[in-house]
Amino acid sequence: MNKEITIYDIAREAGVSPSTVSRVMTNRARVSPSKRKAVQDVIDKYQFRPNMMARRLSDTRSNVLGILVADIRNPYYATVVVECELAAGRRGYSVMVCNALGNPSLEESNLTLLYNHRVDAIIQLGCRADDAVSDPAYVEHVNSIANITPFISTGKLDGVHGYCLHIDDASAIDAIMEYLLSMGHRRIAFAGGFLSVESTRKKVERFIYSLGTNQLDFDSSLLVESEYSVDAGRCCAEKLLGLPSPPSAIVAVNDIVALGLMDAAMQRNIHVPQDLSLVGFDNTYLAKVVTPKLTTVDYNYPLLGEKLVDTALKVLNGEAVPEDQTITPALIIRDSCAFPRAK
Amino acid sequence: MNKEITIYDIAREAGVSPSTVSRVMTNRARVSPSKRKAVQDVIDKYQFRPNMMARRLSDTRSNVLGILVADIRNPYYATVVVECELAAGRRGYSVMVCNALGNPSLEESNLTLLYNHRVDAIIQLGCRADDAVSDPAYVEHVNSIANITPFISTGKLDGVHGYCLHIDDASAIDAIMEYLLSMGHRRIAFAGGFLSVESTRKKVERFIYSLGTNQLDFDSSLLVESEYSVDAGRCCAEKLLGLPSPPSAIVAVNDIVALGLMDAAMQRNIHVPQDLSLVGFDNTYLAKVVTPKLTTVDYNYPLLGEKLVDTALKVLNGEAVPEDQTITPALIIRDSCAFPRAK
DNA sequence: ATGAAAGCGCTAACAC
DNA sequence: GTGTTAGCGCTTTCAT
Repeated sequence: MNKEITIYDIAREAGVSPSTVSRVMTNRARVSPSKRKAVQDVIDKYQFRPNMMARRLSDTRSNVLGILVADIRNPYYATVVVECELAAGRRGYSVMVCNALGNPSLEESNLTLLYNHRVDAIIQLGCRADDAVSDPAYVEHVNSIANITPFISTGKLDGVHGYCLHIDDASAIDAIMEYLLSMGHRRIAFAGGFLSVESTRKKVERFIYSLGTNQLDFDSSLLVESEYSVDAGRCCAEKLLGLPSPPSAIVAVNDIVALGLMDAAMQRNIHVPQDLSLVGFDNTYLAKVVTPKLTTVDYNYPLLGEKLVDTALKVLNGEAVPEDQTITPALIIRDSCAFPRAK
Repeated sequence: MNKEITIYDIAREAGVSPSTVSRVMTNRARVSPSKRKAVQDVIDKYQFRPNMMARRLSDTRSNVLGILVADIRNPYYATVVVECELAAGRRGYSVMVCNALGNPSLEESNLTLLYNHRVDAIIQLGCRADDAVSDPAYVEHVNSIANITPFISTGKLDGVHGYCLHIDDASAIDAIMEYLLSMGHRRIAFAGGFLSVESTRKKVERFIYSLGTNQLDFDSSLLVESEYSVDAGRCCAEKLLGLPSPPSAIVAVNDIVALGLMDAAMQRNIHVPQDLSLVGFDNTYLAKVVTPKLTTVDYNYPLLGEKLVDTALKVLNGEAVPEDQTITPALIIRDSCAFPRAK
């Protein structure tokens, strides 16, 4: 391994002072064309690349955004992260991504890690930021960091001195219900997810409310909690489709669960959408993997990433930003819903 | 936003010198119990967390591994990245992940970025590291970095002064072919991927070779190139299943393409595995999303991540590591293959 | 416009 | 053991 070249090496060879080299690098001050060229030539010659560590140390900005994500293997999060990375890149920022992987201690240590690296802001996607009832110890930890580093999340996380991008899942539920009801569905189930997760609870609450506003019965057997996996979706299907009076439509907490439902239905020779209508959430690529293609809820990921990053950077720069903002999702109608069979 | 606390603040309040604080932080030298406690108390009081930037600057190690990945949204890469992150975490390292997203200039700039951040080593997964014929300009770029920072990749990338973890896809193809042939398949197709991608080319070459060693005809219409997407898989199915004499088994370049094949087959009322056997690659969670569950090739991701990180760290520490290592995949037999129908 | 010099926050070699 | 001191590589006043 070779020794690294520094600004001093460049300065010496170009016959200027280190500050001049710095000026050329940062482009933050005027330098005479001749010197600029001399310096640039040496930089090019050695392909010199300044040491970010040193740069950060002196200017106290890292130009790195930290992202703490529940699990990057989940296509939903993968998409959001990529959009954030893209949005960050457009503004000269890069990202450092850490996974929580459902492990609270990993989540804590990764949060600390991001802080230690002095990322300019932290974006948290899912994990405990999405717990329906926030863990006070975690909140305190976040707060101790959010006091110094801008903290943005999509979940609530009450008591945290941070910024939140709410996803208006309630309106998505409304759109789904309107769509399903307009087709004539009357027995509609909600499948998957845990009520301890805020985003899920919001969906379910709105779902129940919507049942009420539409004068439908509330049958608690049509509400089934589960993990967020394909297999969990299959389990939900077992329960729901085995009912004496099974639903004609199921709203799944996300696309993954919806896929499990669809697969299990097919195994029972129940056809989607003729015999059963299905709606997912997240509009991941999975929605287009299957036939029929899944009707699902889209969050406009590029915009979400943009807003997340934009908010982070605005807070960082001391610009005024509302503490709470809302993203409005849209129902993407594909092929997984149809009029219910006449009984 | 509050001002950050430094080691000096801690030292002053604890009544010791900054070095003593440093010593208790790093735990790299003996400190008297009394002072240690005094210092620790102040650290705890303020939840002091040392600035990594400064730390890196002085010890010239960043404890960060850079990962340049083709696209984190691809479940294969997501899995590898998570395993790397886990393996890194076990050794006190964290990771900084950048996506190339099929964009050569993004790939270059992200490579530079990782270097600029002085990550301790760079792991490249896919992207141009996997081009069958390496771009000389890119190679030169990588080399200028690999001279200073250990560079590990899973693809070849000829002319690069780095380390490589080869995945022995040839042996996987052998296993697949043996399995399929033992069931009695004689018309076997290979679907998806581009020959310009090294890993794909290796699979295809071995596939053809295997045809030869088993005295089967080589029918070029049974070889179809495509993207690596589900839709591409569907297109492959169109071509293959529309043939006058369609194959009884198809080996897909990865699980995603296999899913497209399966879906398209089902649409044509061709049953998998009764009418058509299917094999994928990567053993992503997608393999278990569908029914029948996909027979596919697994890479032992925990081991892969471990080896990648282990190699990176060994190179970093000047330990001897072979420049080329090989990972042996395993065929995971599930439900997507069966004996061919008698004609 | 340019150079000298003082940090940024930490670690480590060196004294004591 | 513990404090003092000198960097790590860069940016940024402050002079000139």
